[in-house]
Amino acid sequence: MTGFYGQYQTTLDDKGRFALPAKLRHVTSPDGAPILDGTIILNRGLEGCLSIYPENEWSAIQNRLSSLDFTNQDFRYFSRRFYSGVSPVTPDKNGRVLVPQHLIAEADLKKELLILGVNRWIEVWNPDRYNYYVQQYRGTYEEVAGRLFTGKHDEPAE
Amino acid sequence: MTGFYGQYQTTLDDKGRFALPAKLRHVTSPDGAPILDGTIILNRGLEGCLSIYPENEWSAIQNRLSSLDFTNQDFRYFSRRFYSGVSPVTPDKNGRVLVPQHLIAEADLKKELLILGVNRWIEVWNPDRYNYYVQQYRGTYEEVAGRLFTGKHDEPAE
DNA sequence: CCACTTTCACCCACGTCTACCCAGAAATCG
DNA sequence: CGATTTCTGGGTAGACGTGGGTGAAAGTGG
Repeated sequence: MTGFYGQYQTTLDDKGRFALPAKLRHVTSPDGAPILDGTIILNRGLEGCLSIYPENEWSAIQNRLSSLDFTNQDFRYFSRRFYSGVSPVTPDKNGRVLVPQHLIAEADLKKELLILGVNRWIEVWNPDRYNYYVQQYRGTYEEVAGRLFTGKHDEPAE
Repeated sequence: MTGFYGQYQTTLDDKGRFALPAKLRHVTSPDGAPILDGTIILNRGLEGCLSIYPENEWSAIQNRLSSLDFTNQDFRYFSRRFYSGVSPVTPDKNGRVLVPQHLIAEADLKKELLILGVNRWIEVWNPDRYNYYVQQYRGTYEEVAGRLFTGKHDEPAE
């Protein structure tokens, strides 16, 4: 069983670092090697969070993007926003990573952080922002599950 | 005959642990091996309970999810809520599992717990919440049975 | 091109928490 | 009624999270 799971709270210190929860650091790929060893990719995420990908997942996303067409203006917009947020980081001896100041600002991170394991990647949230996201989302957890699994998914909200 | 059945009450101790009832621990797959041996998957369930899957059942769910795509906003919402609730646990020597604090809070678990065997999985409820769920559900047990087996099921409540 | 300032990577140290283990109490079964 | 299993409480060693200090490197201004 592999992938990132669970929900953790931790703190951002004065230097802009936070500790990746040990449970996430110890997640291994099927062959038993720790996934988060070495360099990982920190990036601006969707809905106002930060996302963290292991390096191989990052390559997969990059491949997907590179197949798109630069004459498309949505592609250019997305690329600008996407790549400019990228920050490769290596955890220190205590498993902490340093978050660039502009990402702290964009994700509105304060001292208290909420870390989510979301299978292939990890997300970092301002807890208030996450609660608001959950609370205002169209439909409850049960309803969304229903939409997803009955195939009636992803109509625009309005 | 295999699968999880029955209803049990147990207690959550000060450390956030509870004992899986022995009757459930001893349920075996058709080949005679105990299903709950080793790692089991504790997760946020629907309608405000916690759910417990054996590992193979969990893989089946994950496979179903993996066909979906992160560009779908319902998928992102569901993934966040779903995976963040997951906690793989291994029962200790005495058959107890530790419940993460945020799941205790979300399921509103107090000292008294209600454990339900629901065939492929197990559920953990705050007894009051379960009683309320049963009592407020649209239609009685008999009516729901009728709807289900005549095919007129899952219309919205109103 | 040099000197000063700031930033960051690396390391150490300490308080807290938790995974693991042991043991006694209660319940169940023959 | 005795033996065995199940349940519950608690102690302890080691892991984990957090704060901070220091030297090297990068950035800035003269």
